[in-house]
Amino acid sequence: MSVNEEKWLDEWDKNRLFEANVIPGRPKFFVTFPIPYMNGPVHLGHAYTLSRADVIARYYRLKGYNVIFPQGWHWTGQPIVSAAERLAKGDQSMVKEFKEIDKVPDEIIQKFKDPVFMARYYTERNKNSFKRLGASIDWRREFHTTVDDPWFSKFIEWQYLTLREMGYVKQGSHPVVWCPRDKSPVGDHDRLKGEGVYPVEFRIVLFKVAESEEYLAAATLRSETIYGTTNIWLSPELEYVRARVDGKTWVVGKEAIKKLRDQMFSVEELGPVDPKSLIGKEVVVPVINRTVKILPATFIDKDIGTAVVYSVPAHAPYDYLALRDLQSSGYRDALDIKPISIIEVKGYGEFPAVEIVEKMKIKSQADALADEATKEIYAAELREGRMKGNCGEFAGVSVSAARKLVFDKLSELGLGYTFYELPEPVICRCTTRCHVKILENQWFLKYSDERWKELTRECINSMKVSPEEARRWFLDVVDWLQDYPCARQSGLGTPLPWDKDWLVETLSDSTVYMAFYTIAHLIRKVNPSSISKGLFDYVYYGKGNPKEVAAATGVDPALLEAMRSEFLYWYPVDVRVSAKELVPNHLTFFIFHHVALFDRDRWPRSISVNGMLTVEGEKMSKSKGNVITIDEAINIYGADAVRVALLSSSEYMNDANWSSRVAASVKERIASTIKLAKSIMDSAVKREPNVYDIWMTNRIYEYSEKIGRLIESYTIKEAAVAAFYEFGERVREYMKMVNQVPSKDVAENLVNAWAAYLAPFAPFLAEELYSLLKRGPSVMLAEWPKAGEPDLNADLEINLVNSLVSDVKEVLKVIKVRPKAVVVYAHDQSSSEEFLKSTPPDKKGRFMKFMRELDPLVKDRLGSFNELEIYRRHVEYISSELGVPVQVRGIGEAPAEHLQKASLSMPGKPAIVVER
RNA sequence: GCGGGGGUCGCCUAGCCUGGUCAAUGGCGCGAGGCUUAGAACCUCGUCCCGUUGGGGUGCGCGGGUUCAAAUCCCGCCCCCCGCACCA
Repeated sequence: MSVNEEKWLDEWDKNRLFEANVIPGRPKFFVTFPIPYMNGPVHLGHAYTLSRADVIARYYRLKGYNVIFPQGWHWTGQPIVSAAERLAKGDQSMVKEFKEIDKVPDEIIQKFKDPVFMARYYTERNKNSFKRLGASIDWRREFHTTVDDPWFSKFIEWQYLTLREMGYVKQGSHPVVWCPRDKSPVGDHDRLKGEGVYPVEFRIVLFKVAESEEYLAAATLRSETIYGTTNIWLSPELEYVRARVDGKTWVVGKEAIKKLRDQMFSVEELGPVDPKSLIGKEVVVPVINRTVKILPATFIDKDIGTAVVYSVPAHAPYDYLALRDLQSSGYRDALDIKPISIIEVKGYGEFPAVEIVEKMKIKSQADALADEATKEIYAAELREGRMKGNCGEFAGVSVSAARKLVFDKLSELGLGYTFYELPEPVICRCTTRCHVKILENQWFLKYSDERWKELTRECINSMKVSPEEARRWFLDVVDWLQDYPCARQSGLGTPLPWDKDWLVETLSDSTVYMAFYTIAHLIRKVNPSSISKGLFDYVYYGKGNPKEVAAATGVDPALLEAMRSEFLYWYPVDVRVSAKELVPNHLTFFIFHHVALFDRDRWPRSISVNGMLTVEGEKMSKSKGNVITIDEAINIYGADAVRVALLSSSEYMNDANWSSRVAASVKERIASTIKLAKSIMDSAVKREPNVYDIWMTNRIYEYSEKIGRLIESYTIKEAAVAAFYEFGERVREYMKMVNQVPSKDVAENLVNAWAAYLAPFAPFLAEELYSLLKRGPSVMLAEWPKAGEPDLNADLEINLVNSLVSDVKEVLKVIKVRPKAVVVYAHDQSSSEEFLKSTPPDKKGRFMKFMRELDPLVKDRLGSFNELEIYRRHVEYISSELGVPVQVRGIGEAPAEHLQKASLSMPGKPAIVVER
């Protein structure tokens, strides 16, 4: 027995169930899922988060809300263009990837040389996947980003013009990891080596060569250490050059020239310098004006800094090692040099670098351990170091503060410059070594703006964030977020309206598009070229005179009003559902832009964050070849099974896992659920409700409340388990209790409730169940079953009976004999009361202990019911559960041979005698 | 390094905020039985150890502590995962 999902998809379409229209006075609920990037087929990771969003959308529909769940597609950015370019160049690995992983037909792949074609192809295909998964989306409001959707582009223009007016956009420069061959920034994923390596601020310090107008330009991370300078290092084996920089003549390593140029230094190269001609000469240490000698060292790397290093042997292991090497070789100029201690740090004596070199037994400057020693000393001194008394005005200042203060001083003297460097080598995919370039005239969003941050924090603090831990994460992100470059010069996108060379980049054109959804289907009626900023100002802000706006734009005034009322009705977003990877970027930007552009009553109401998805316990990736597309999974298991397998896998920000075994078992359970529901309907009889029927009705109340509460708190996994597994268990228990003959009323209520509970999670299965009732075309038009006041007497009875059954089972398990019969001795009401009034001393201890663990429902009512009668009423069910004939007797009815056991009976805990 | 999340009975997962009702939730797997010509599926029961009467022992990363009582609270330690920006 399986579900014909296609049929239900058609049915939903036909009834236009998910089209969201303004209904004044009716409460609305706005659900969103981030627009996915269209460079490939959507996979199970998308399915997981999308399903969570759909659960919320479907649930609120059943709760009577007017739900809007729109969806768009992301085309903005570089990757689609890059893939198209690689394809155009005939890259066969690319062809293979499209063919084998994405399963794109050959004739289509040929057309992928056009990036827009590629995006369009995936958009169509992925839309179909979302539909098949059962996402309850209003497709009339669909859009995609970039100028290919000019209406959307106009919206982005409005957004950025507005942000700029507000002063949230500015122009500036920024260091990036740069490939000199490709002439472009090199992101993490474009690197052969050096993932996670980013520009670090170095300082260049100029040391004037004595009796000359030249300066040696040394690069350092630790400007505060100039106080401890004992000499300068140059490598006799490297090439150096002389260059005119900022009005002075610098000597630097040859490799440094292009780096300086890319960092906006004006550099005029004057010619090579033989380092040997400099070694032995003296230079002046700035600030302290001491002269020190230039000495040779071999540890210098031509690709780091300027290949000029100033030496602080007291605090830098390499410097100490190079000095020791020279001294032990008897190098004359080095013999008199002694380390100068300038930093005091806990755990170390006067010369931390000397200490650690000796402790780690580092042999020479060529020893690999020197790196480790360096890191340790740097970290310890930065964290806890203080400048000593010999550091002039900085004596007593912490190292971390002194670092900046000393640099400021150098800078004032014209002897200090900022210079960016990569702390580790980065190699571009094209095999070229990268360095740092400062990109000029970039456009930034001023996320560093403290007022903006404060508004954003206010929004985060006032919205619902699930799980709670995510809120702290958001607040941390807001704290460290700096200005963010919001435009790029390549890829797809929308040009900045005032500077058409720049395209608004992906994370920046996807922040408030939810407001566009509200009007997306209406604005298509307007000629995009006539859309002005004024139109959006009116729709979103009510700014201006509608007649004038309409006339200026050539828009039908009624249409303009319709857009305005759509926005007013639907906004704000009630929930945004996303995986946690978007917390530090997209989701935070989403909040930033909302607080900038909209009033408080239009700020997002909630965010639900979930973990990532692994496949069979492994991270999903193309290189591992374990990416499963939504279509592939649906083809094997069906949409419901895919949804439930994903949804029931994990909660909070824990990663969810896709397991094909789980999916297969869910698929089977779906089939058995239909079978069970059918047999319930078929075998139901009209009758006055018995205690089992009442118990089942209580369960319906219980699960209506429980599942609803869980979904409303976005605890979707627990809700899914309750709806899909637990409630089914309760139904099975009920069917056992009524010996497979349910009451007709209960059967209908139960199937109706079950269909509703399942509708958010397994919508197709839910339709199958609901159709058994013949009440209407779709469960989505039904109501969430109301939770009523449960009849606790029924629960009390069933709980007592079940606990008796499990006690007897335990006894039978222990004694390991096949019993002929079981006799139960129970208290009636008066003997219970008697027992509670004056508990026999010999039983008191046992009774107190037992009471502590007792079901509170039973405990609270102990003595107020006739237990004996209850067991008697259910003797048939008890017998059949145990598979043994059972007799229930009062405590006074025990024959002599049972007396001893029977006397153990306590209220709530009858005595059990096994006859063999 | 900074920030976030986490380590639970074969595996995955719940519980932890608000200590006792927790040998601890649910699923998977496994075992037994039913059904079946057989198998798959399905249904029932079982699944830490000991126990011939509903009990006891051990136990929730490691080590301490608080408490009548700790998976849950406090302190220290170890380990794993994720993010750290010009990129979707």
